[in-house]
Amino acid sequence: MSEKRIISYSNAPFPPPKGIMKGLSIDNLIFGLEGSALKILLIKHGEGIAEGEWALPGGFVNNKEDLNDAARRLLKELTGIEHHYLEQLKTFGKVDRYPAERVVTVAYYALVSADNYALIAGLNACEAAWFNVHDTPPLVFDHPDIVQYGLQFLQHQVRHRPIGFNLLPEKFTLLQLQELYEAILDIKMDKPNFRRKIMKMNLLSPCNEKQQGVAHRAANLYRFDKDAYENLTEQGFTFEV
Amino acid sequence: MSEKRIISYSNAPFPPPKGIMKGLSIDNLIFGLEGSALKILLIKHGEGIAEGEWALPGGFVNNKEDLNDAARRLLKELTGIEHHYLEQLKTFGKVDRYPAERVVTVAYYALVSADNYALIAGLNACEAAWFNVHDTPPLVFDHPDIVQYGLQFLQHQVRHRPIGFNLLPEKFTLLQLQELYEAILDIKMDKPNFRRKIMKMNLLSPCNEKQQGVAHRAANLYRFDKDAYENLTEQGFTFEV
DNA sequence: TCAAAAGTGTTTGTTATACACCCATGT
DNA sequence: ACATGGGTGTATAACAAACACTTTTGA
Repeated sequence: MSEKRIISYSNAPFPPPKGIMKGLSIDNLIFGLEGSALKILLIKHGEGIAEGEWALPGGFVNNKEDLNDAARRLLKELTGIEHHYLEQLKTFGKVDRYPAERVVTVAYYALVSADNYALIAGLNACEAAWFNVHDTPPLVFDHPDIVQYGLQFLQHQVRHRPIGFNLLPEKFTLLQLQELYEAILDIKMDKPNFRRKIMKMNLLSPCNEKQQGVAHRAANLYRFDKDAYENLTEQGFTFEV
Repeated sequence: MSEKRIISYSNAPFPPPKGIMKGLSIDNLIFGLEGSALKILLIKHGEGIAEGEWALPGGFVNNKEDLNDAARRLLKELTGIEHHYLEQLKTFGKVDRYPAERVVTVAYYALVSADNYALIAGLNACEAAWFNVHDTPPLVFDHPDIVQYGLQFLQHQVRHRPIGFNLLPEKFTLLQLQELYEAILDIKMDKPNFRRKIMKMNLLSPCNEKQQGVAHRAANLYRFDKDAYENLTEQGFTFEV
């Protein structure tokens, strides 16, 4: 309990104790997929100035801790999710974005395969849950801005870099991939052309396995071939969907 | 002189006085074009812990000042350049990036038409000058990382958004534009094809003027039509070079 | 008249789009 | 048998790349 008070940000004493950076926080925007619906991960504060309210999982940075490490640590402590790499999204620095005192926040984002993780609310979070990205409860501070910015960023990124694969299970079908793009970009795509475009990139390796228990012809399963992508990238290939 | 001491970061007292955020700074990466060479703007510290060394123009943030405003203010105070919009690049947060104490820095960038500005070294800067982006003097702290990241970011951005025009004078020729792309991307391009690609976008409006005083056929001058770009963008157009 | 850059035309191969079609499987 | 999605083929149009060519101008 006393450790909670030190690390979580919704109830950090002002000024924070030695060892914690003042005026700088981190917030994580975690995208996941449930079925073919795009979700984000939120926590409900169990105590502190934002008690009872939903927020992005975030908090303060230790004095001797790299920003990237802090993002990873906070995500794990608050939700139980251990993700090796969070990418920086943007820093939000309006004067009055945080009540009580000036706090600038660095937003990070990641895409995870939602079903791979059991959520475990930790620290000052009394609940952690996935919400449809277009249908969240009211959020604290400027977190709605962060979500909106992050969604636009994701929509742009997903067309230019093969990040979408992180949202799917390791083995997936081409239709799952297509539905992922349709969910993120909110558009319809042509099935034959989508298949061809993806396959021509040589980024998927066949698992030589088929779907199980579906009421139609079983689709081939593929996995994303990261090595192939890195090789191609070195040769000047750029991913485009 | 006493005001210099308060605002500049190379010699800010530790801890900084009330009214200045602790542990958070801003650094600006300003690209410019001289002839067809890509340059960046550096200042030489005249005092403080980095005295005599070259650095990106940056400093600390006031407590009641938005991050974006701080970036603009610092650029003007240190170099005399007044630029209305700086875009956020990335936040650099390694533990030991700054000597003496923990400071996280938010890097901003902008592209300016170099000849439009007279440089005036201000605050703790005793000199401000343009340097070829591939041939800078040694830089303080992690500023080389920021420059490298920024250059890669620019090379990517310039292909997907019409930001390159900011580096040129208001009226420019198609060859100037092509040389700009060649300088930033470090490649050669085909003149006829480049012309056609650009003209087909309908983003340039002719000035109905020609170059003056050149020892060859005078080229038409164009200006970038921002309104046209915004209209097209709304209709789903995406800039690609 | 020559150099230097402006600017046009044409050929060729590649890629995107639309959509018709057949295949496999569980109910 | 039929619904459902898996998966293939193909015609057309748009586009990119390469490069030969003509035009204009000052020195």
